[in-house]
Amino acid sequence: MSKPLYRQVADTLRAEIAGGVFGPGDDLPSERELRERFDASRNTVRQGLQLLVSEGLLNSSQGRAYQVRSHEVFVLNASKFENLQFSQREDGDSYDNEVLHSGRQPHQEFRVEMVKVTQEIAERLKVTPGEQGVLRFCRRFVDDTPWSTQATHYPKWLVDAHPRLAEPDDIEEGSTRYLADRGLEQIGYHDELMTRMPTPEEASELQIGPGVPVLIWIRTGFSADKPVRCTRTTFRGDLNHITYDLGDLRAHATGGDLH
Amino acid sequence: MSKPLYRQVADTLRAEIAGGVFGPGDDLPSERELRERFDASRNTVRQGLQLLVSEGLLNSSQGRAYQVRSHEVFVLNASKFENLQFSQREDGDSYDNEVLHSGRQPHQEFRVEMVKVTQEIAERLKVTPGEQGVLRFCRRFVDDTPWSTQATHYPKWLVDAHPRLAEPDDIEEGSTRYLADRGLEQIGYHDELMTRMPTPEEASELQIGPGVPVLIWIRTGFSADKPVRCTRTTFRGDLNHITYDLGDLRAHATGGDLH
DNA sequence: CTATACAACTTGTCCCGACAAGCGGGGCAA
DNA sequence: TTGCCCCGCTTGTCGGGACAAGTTGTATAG
Repeated sequence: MSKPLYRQVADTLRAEIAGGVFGPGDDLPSERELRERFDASRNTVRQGLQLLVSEGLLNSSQGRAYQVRSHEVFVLNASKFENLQFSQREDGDSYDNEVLHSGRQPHQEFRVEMVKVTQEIAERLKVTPGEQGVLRFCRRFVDDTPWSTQATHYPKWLVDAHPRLAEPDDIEEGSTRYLADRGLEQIGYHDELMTRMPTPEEASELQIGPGVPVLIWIRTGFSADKPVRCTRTTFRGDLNHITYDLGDLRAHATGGDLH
Repeated sequence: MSKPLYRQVADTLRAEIAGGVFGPGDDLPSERELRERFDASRNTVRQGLQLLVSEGLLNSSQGRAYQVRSHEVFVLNASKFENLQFSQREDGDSYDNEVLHSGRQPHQEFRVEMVKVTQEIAERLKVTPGEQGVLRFCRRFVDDTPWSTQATHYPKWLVDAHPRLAEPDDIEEGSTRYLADRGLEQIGYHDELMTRMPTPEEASELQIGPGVPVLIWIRTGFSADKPVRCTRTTFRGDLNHITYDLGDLRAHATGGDLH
């Protein structure tokens, strides 16, 4: 009734990581050394290490020792929705600003396409699946490591009325303000949050290995009478938290990011 | 420059699952059959299957064939915070009601303890770490499968004033209302959302295997001048989504769960 | 001093074998 | 009919070996 050997290896190393024997960024002993220490075959040691990798505790890559992962988390406050297009250059506490404040270097890839909207998007925008729509896509980096991807879809009727949405340039004042200035204010949002392991495509886009889930945030923006956009953001789950402030919190300084 | 064999196995099977060759709940061919099909050793086939397990696509257990996982998702609307203690028997669209509406059978384990509050909780309740506090713990099931665990912490000063919080009984009217009736209305919430792979403890509490992340929801409730409780809910990420409605959505029927 | 090449490490991939442990069906016995 | 055991299937665990491929430091050649 004793635990499997590979599990003992994993449990021991996990405890040592938690106990600080190996800190974030440290190298673990090599497979050969662990093999001698636990008197196990290489396969068994690897099985134990693989378990820790899939728990998100370790990184591994060919030629280099196993490394203890270090988490550095950015917090996105989703209820400050005035400056939702958080990549823009406006002031206020946007996402970029938080990044810059920590001394890191953010940048982004940007792309605009005409696409047929998927089922997922169509039912949120209340249009028929397969209809044309505009996709404004953005992949964000911090110090050259991918952080999140964001895909905003606009329905065809909206793009026809406001064609600048389909142009491949970044919109200076932010697309939310662009629309608001033209009489299409978003008065409410419906947010959905979910998590799962990344698909292989997501894993390569965000450069995440096994053991790191993605956090998906789908925001549908509504005007007075209908949905006007749907933004789907895919975060690396190990690098991002999301917060909401509800009700009356004026009296409290909720600031001070944890961790 | 060809892909590793185990990866070809995984990619092929993943595509077949996505294409509907194997539907949710279906058994995959056995390792022996896959070994013949791909002309690979058992270890290689297992490595490919293991990858799909860690992506959350497959279940495996000793003695039974690999099974395609089926997702059935419950949605929790976190901005309807009047009936936050969503396990209570009140009417309105509580969590239980959604479960019951789908014809499933929910139940829960309940427990009350005096504990020393952890660092994590203490900084949210603005008390000193290690101070005594009351923990009201709840683990929820649907049809006997664990769904989530919830730990609500109350600071000592609050429990001293309202001792029923420390009693091991379920509070009939819900603890939120109990406090509100006694003049301690919660006027705002600060929510934090994050995801990661489960610790071994969480994995066993929620009966989740590799490839399923947890979704963690930490809600700090505020009275007019200070935090009064901190609730940390750990969801199985494959079974739960969280939604928020922000702004003015009266005109829109956001109902109709997706999926 | 610099650049290249090599050597000695690391992990990745793949094969083989063996036995343990769990599940389910068929057949036998009560 | 009902209950039990056994057999044949499944996956889980553990060992061995071999070579490929990536990384890093050192020694050498220019």
